[in-house]
Amino acid sequence: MANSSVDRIYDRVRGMATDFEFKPEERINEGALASTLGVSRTPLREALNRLVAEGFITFQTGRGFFNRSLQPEKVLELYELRQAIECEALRRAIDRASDDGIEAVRRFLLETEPAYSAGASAKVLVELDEAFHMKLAELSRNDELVHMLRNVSERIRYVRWIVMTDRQGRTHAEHMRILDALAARDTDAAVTELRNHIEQHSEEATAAVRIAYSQLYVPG
Amino acid sequence: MANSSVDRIYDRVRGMATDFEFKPEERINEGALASTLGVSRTPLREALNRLVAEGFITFQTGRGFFNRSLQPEKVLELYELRQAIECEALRRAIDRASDDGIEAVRRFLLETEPAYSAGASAKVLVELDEAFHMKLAELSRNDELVHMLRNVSERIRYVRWIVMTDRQGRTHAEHMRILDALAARDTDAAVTELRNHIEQHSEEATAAVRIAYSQLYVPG
DNA sequence: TCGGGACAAATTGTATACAGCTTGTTATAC
DNA sequence: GTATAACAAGCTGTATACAATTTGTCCCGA
Repeated sequence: MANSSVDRIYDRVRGMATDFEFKPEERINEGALASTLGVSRTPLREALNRLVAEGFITFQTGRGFFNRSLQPEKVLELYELRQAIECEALRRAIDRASDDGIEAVRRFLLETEPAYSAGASAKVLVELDEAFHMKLAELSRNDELVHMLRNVSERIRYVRWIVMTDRQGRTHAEHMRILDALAARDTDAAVTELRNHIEQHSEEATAAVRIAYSQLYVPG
Repeated sequence: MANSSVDRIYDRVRGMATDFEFKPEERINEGALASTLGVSRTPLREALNRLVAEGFITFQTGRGFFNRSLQPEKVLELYELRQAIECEALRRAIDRASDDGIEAVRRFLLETEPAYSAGASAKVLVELDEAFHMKLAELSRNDELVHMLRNVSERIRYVRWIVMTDRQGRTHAEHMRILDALAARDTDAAVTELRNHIEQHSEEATAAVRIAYSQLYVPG
């Protein structure tokens, strides 16, 4: 009763687009994908239309659906959007987060610290990284900001996997500094820390895009 | 060749949702709407799925599509999202906008000033207000920010119509101050002005929601 | 008067069919 | 060898049909 075909298909295809199982700008064949997923084209197209509106894929009338591009400029735009959302969420969190809420995030950071120093896989580290940033955003108690951040995070996740390979060490310490400033209710310090944190990622992202391409187009 | 049914339907229904031609949380009858628009349910549902993903309407499996709610908390969330996007765009504009680009926006403000003092209709004033904020955002040269702002603007447009009824005078002067700070490349001043500008709107928005309800549910 | 079933009507969910474009290929002229 | 035209195959766009679910109504019993 809970979820229809469209919902299942939507999740599935969103995952495929996120992971670039379709190559950048690759055309998506509706018929083939529908039979792979074991459904007809009708619910598939409904799911694809949602994904278009969310920026995961694109659409051209008469030509169909295509996976989104992976150009450095586009990735940088998304990092800037991320900065916009996260910094605003942090400002609101400083006014609205309870001390308990902040401490819960601190516990999460402390519990996951071992993974960072033990050199877990990039996929795991991105998962933890994303989780921290989502928890931080949730302290804003603004569902629109949270929803938007989730969208942006997924769209840059592939690049983040590559960026994260280099920077396990720093990430955790920076997260802790942001949280300390939040706990001290110091808006300027917190926002500045967060802004720089994301800025650094975004600078590394351009280089990461090149690597992303080579990974996507290497056989095997 | 350019636009298919889905595109036309999409624009049309988005407009209806924006203007609350469907009441808040009203169920949308697919069959009835399809025949009103002169199409079948298939392309209509594709358009509706896009609108769900963009936050104009909601969807419940097995029950169908509903217009979004118009609760004060939701409206405030959107104003905060708007603040996030516009302030970030302004920061980027300070780095990237050309003097010519800024002057073009100034000309727009000067040309439209008469409408503000002559007491044009709220609809016209909101149009000008939105246009200014979009032009400002475009100076960021970040399509994601621009796209996001367009989405948020439409979702709060109905409330803005009501807010604008009260504040014709102030708006124009505030716009000019923001632009002056941008032209002087003064990040802190510009962002502070813009932040306050939107903050004031958002405070008036809560009251506006009440009026919005009364307008929507009054006969005739 | 208030629930609770049972049935009927309406509505949504998805598959299928086919028309209309687009794309890819082959043949022909230069 | 290149360009162009015509054709064929494949794919997308939309209507329609019907199954499955939900919603509304009526009736009965407490």
